[in-house]
Amino acid sequence: MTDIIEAYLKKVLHQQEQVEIRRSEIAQLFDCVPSQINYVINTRFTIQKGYLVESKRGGGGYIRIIKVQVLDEMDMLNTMIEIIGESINEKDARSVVHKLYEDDIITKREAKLMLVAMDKSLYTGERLIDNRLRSNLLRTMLANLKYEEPNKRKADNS
Amino acid sequence: MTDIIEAYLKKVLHQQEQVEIRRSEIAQLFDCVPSQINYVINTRFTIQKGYLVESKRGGGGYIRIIKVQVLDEMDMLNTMIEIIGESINEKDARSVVHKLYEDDIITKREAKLMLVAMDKSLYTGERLIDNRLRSNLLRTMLANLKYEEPNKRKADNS
DNA sequence: AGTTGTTTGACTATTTTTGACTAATAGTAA
DNA sequence: TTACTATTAGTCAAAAATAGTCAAACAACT
Repeated sequence: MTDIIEAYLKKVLHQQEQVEIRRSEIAQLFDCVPSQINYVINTRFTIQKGYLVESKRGGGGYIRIIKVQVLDEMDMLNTMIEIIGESINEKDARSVVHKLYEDDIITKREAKLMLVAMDKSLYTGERLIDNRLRSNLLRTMLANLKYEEPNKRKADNS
Repeated sequence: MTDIIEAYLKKVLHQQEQVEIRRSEIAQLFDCVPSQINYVINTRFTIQKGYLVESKRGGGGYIRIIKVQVLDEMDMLNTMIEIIGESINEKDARSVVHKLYEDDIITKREAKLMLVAMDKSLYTGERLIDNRLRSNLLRTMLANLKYEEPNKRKADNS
């Protein structure tokens, strides 16, 4: 079942760079429970596999799957993410950001933004907790630089 | 429905700087209850998204939506810093970042980085504390953007 | 038997829609 | 002025319409 739904969605994504579905409709179409759709998405349309997923609940709710393009900088960023690990102090975090700037992976402004977020004054004061939070934040930031969404029109109210 | 009414109003606002409606008329036009209009306005035309709303009850009553005008980037950043204030929740913070992106003050990558830092999972879980930390971080980030041009990489001397 | 991946459904969370009730303003009559 | 009425808009909470989570049951392989 999972494979069938996956194939269906990928077929659509082969022609379009994004699909928008109503969870209950797809579940009905394939005669399965709605949460099966979540399973398919969680196992087959991860960011590692090059997909971004957005959704909204409530009236007019939807699930949108977007195919993204993985960038050249991915290897470097993955390496950095590994280096960061589960925990990192402010000084090491600053080094990581500087390194990325030196290697032309990020712009000066991006570096500044990241450095602001690495600053210890932002955190709780508990060193161990802070180092974990900082690592989390920095790694998530880097992960977000690994891919790029297809051209989306801005200032478009549709 | 909400999306449709939002799109309608934005379409008008695309051509004019402000729009004035009679609540009951719009409700009739879209065949919905009048309070739906309030919902649209409260969720889609907030100050964080760059709109001001004025209204008057009674005979000749109206609702007026005004697109906030700012002069330049510096002005916009300062305005946003003011709007953020001492405390801001995740949703409003997202609106601010989105607005800056839409108005070409920040790049998509910068927006992504900022959004990561606005995510509530990063914080302590204490709403009041988190909103203060978030405001601090976001305002500091914006303040830093006032003095650096975007898209400058290290080896880029342009 | 143990491990891994899938299916299911009860429960939760979020967003929108609806309508009853409230508040404000303008007009008019006293 | 004051009081009353008509005409707007605002608020709030319940109901409806979605999607998400999680763990138990099931299945398919070692």
